[in-house]
Amino acid sequence: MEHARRYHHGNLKNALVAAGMSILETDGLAGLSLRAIAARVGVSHAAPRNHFGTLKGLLTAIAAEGFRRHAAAMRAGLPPAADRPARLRAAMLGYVRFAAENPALFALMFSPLHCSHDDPALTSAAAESYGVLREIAAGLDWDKADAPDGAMRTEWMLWSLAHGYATLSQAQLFRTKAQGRPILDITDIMPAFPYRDPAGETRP
Amino acid sequence: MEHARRYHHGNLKNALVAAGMSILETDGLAGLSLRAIAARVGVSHAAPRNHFGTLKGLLTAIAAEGFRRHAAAMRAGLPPAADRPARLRAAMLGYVRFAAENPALFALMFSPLHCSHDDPALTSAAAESYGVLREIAAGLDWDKADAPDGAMRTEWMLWSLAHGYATLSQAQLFRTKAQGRPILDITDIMPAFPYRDPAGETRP
DNA sequence: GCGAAATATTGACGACGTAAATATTTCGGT
DNA sequence: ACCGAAATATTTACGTCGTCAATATTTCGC
Repeated sequence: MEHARRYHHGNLKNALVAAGMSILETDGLAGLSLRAIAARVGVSHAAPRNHFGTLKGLLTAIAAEGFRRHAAAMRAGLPPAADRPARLRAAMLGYVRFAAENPALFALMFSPLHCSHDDPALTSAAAESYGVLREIAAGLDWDKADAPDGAMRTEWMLWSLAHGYATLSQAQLFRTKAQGRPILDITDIMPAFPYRDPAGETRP
Repeated sequence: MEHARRYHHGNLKNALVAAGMSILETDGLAGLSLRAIAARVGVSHAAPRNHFGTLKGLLTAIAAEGFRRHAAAMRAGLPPAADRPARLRAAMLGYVRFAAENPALFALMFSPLHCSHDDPALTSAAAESYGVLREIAAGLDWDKADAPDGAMRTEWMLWSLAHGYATLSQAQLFRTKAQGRPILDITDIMPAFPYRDPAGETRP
């Protein structure tokens, strides 16, 4: 099962996604061309067509893998379920850290120009990522928790806050860093959320 | 001063930006090629080079104009200065509405792939836009207002919330609309902010 | 008016995504 | 064990793209 110099690669689909990830890290989104990805795998520039159709199809697959890693990064390092405020902070930090450490991949994931946001594989991977915040936010008590669609409001508030911060802190449009580090942390702009336990009581 | 069929256009710089805006509305970001923009103005594909250098330079100029319109859209329709909570809601709604009504332009403005985020003209236009929220958020009282960098925390919180919501509600990654309209409004995920007047007292 | 500077055109180049035609390998059925 | 169909990969070609150098035209200071 030598993987060198065979006419049929054997695992080209996964290899192309992996090569794309590698190029994203070194050359950024701009370097992610069909021909460059194929070349890195050592295959002709038309080979990806059989597995992904067009470039957009390949980029969509890369983005889907990105969402899986995003969800995994948020789950990694979560404190025990007992300390729910700490879990929320950790998840939000995980969201932002992933974006900071994988800027090109993060940009790809949310770029409808590069990947198809109606692809089932992509949306389900994204839902996995969204689900992490959703679980952790359950029972969060704040201004709008008792309003209609309270849970959805809470999820959207956190999701928007994390995503907006992650995006804007990458843009160099505003003075966002000092001494190479962000001036503010995501936890610096998170309101203090009390949690409501299943019985309905509120505790600080 | 006929503008037809002259070798020298006379106002090419502005005309190219305007043509780019027009193409953005009809064909989206993908249609924004140097040749397409030049063709719409009726000029050769190499003409923009004298005014903008590269395509990225032209896109940067378009993005800068986008930020100016963004700031203007936020200021338009602001209620009188007396009602500060209403002003905040209106500004946030303006932010989101602009993104919803100009999705391609909004994407361009925040895409470091397409425009140069370190261009002085672009950053100053962006600062104008950021300044609107900054002014309106002044004196806002919330969890972190008394912490170090309290004002900056407040601005970043609002900015992140608006930007995250605007971006995510455009992505079709999640079920974000019903009957063609967003399920939630930006005001549905804004915490209730009391304001603190200059004297330091807090009022609801 | 005249020459320099600004502005616009033409043509060429390499890189790109896509497609059609072709070549090679794999695999199920016998 | 073999044979044809299906899967997989290559080659070649085409049109579009951004950039650049060479050239043409216009504007403007003097």
